[in-house]
Amino acid sequence: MLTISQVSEKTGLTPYTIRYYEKIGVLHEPKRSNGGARVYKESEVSYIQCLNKLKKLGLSLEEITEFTREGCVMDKIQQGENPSNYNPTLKKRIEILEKHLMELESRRQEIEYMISLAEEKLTLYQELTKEDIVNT
Amino acid sequence: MLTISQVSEKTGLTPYTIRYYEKIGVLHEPKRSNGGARVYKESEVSYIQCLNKLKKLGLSLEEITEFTREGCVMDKIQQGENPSNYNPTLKKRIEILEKHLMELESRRQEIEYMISLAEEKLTLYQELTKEDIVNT
DNA sequence: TTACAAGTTAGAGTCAACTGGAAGTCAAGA
DNA sequence: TCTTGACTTCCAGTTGACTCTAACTTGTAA
Repeated sequence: MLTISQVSEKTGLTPYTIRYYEKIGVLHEPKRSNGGARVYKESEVSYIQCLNKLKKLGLSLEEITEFTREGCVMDKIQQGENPSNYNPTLKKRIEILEKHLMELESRRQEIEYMISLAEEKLTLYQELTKEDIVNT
Repeated sequence: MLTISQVSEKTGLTPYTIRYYEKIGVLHEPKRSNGGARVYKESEVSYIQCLNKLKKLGLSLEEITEFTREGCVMDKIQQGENPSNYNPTLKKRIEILEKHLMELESRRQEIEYMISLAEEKLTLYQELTKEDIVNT
């Protein structure tokens, strides 16, 4: 069980930010100690680390919330609950997941393109200035 | 030659945003018509489209400015100017380019990771609910 | 029991990145 | 000439994502 500052240290988010994420619903409310302090499970840490990655990819907190919320049903299924309980919404959830997958794929393609541009530039620089660089 | 609203239409940025980018230095000042209206070349459009891609990848406008500015020397070299004119700064520029390349690579790896997570989820959903979906 | 570190809430402040309004200019067609 | 529409500048307002302050509480060690 971890305090907010331990989670802060492990994830790189400040306690301010962690409380803010809770407030806007990106993180759900954790258990509390008798004194009222937030107490986190290890799983919260990996959740936040995953969240950080999505943030780095340029997703907004709203998109991240949508993306990670899809895990809720998954968690329940993995915990042994009957998937047919969720049947009415499952199809929609799969559609959302597929949308995200396509979105990620297209971002990956854009990254590949940017990498190829940057590599091209780099090679040209290096070839054009090989001697200059050796001399500096 | 294009007006600001034509550029807006082609790039998906509003005229407000285009002027804002000019103001903060992300875009350089375009030529003006006799009446003082901004006039853009086609190349500006592809520049902005490239800029949009970098923005989608989560780079800040400051990072984008830094990234794209590296093209300036390249452009001059390609236009036939002697690269040794730029010699003192070339090494540093290559270092910056390499830094960006590594940054892009690491973002790509994170995306691959997120894609694999999403794919995993999707497969599980579909397997667990194959019949339910057929019946809806 | 007191001092202090680390937590709490509510709410204000900050910063990047737009977004919009006001008031004015300019060119082309009726 | 007048109107219309698209532009101009200047500047204030908004949104998303934090970040901090103030005032207070709790737990622990001296």
